[in-house]
Amino acid sequence: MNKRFYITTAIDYVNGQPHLGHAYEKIVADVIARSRRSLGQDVFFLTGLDEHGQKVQQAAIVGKKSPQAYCDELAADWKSFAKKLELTNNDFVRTTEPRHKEFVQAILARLYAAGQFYRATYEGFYSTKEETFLTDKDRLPDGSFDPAYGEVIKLKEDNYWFKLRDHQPWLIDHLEAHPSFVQPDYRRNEVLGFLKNHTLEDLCISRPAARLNWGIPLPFDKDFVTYVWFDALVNYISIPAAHGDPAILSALPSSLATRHSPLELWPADIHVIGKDILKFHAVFWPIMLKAMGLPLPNQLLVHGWWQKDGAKISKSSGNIVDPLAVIDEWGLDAFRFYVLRELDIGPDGNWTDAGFKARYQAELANGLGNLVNRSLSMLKRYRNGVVPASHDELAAAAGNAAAETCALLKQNRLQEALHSIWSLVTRANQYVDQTAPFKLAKEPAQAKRLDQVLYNLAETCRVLAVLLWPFLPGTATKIYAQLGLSGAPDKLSETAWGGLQPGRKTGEPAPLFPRKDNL
RNA sequence: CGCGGGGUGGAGCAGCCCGGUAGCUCGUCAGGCUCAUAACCUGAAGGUCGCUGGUUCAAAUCCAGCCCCCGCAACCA
Repeated sequence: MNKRFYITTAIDYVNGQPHLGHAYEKIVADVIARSRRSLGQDVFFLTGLDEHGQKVQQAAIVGKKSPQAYCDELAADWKSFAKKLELTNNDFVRTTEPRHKEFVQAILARLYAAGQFYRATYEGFYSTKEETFLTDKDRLPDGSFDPAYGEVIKLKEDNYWFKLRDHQPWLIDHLEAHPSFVQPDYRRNEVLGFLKNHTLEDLCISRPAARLNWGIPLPFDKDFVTYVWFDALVNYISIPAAHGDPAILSALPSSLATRHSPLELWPADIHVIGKDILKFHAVFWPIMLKAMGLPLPNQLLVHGWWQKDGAKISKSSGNIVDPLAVIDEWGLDAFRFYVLRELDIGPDGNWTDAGFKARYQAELANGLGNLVNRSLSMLKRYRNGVVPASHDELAAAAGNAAAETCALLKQNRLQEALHSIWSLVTRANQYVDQTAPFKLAKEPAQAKRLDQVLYNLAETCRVLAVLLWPFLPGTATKIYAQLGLSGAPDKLSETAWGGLQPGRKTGEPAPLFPRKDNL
């Protein structure tokens, strides 16, 4: 039994419908998951939903539903969204599931027994309208609180706290000793800067059940429920535990059921997260894990945010991108391609409809699509679609592109991998021009040369399909079908030159990305 | 002095960590080709790399200071 490559996304808060940012993060994780599988690794890809908390409770009341019913409805939407994106997640966690809740309680009980939590009274200004404590930072310049907070009262409340302070030194050491723990580097520097310049405050992990009851009750004090940290973050290990992961079950008490064929998952290889939740994952989460006696994840891969037309994406101003609408109009692969090609993992990006169309037209339709179409059309026209004898004129170019793409995929450098793949597209288009098979076809004496050229083009298309699979699974499969190959091009080892068997009959060529000139 | 990101040919970006002919896509112009989705290929024009100073034989790249833009509070990744 081998440890799997374990990759997660952040779990999304079920408070509304999925948008571009959610889609982006899931696609990034999916491409990495598919890449690793294609490279031959066993992968476990987890995504899911965070369903507890005040906003869900309130929304349910407004909708006159039980919180669980409210969550169930939205969860159905989010699951169908994952399907729409053709995510290859192996499981889908919902924090309201018994398998998660039971695990959270087991952890809380264990840590409480180990003296990691203490109860203390907190007194401060509280907005009943927003149901949150306010600090001096929330004050307006004149010292008052914004009217948006409504009535602000002084409130005294007991809660449970998790001790963070003692952990600061080793966490700094860990970050310094493991440069790849937080990527990109500038995000790691941000965390280090924060840790070195601030003293960590202990973390409030509970809410009184009287104020918030839509949560997981503390096993040692039924008057409280857990607050976000020990609920949402724990999904990363509760699900492995549910799959019988020995690394977790050996460190934590396991009255939990064990599976017959347990999976080895923890520690996670990559947590894909947005820059907004970096602190929670780079500071709170490692400390929580350490307290539980579990190893830390290998890497936090931190992506940026999307803007649209240079401005913040905002529902209230209507400046939004609806992923479902884009996918319905342009196809899933065009959507996946644009977000990965346009934006590297890390910086903020800018969605523009014009940019989307430009990339669709130039890179997908005119570049990749046209190459495949012209190559297979000539093979059909001149050789009746029968693959000629093998030849290796483009083998080196394809081999280089494949080697480079594989190396980049192993480093999660998805945007650069696409660059590398497209360099082969460009090379093949140049090749058509240089060898001019359409001229060779007019000269019977050149029949053998024409065979060679046609083989090189068809075989390059096949290699491209394999390279593209993690990014554009639908397109890659279509290329395979047009080549007359069945199955999915989902093994990067098959980029080896010469995979296309001479004598085989190809399928029907058809445009992969129809041009849309009227748009 | 809060934190962070950014300012590179008309547009959008890469390069900056590890100094040494400024690269990519789109757009423009001029050729070529006709297999293909009016697609493809070749070439050209166009940049004092935000400003100032410093280090250096050499700076977009390192250092210091300054200017400008955008996030960090809210529906949100």
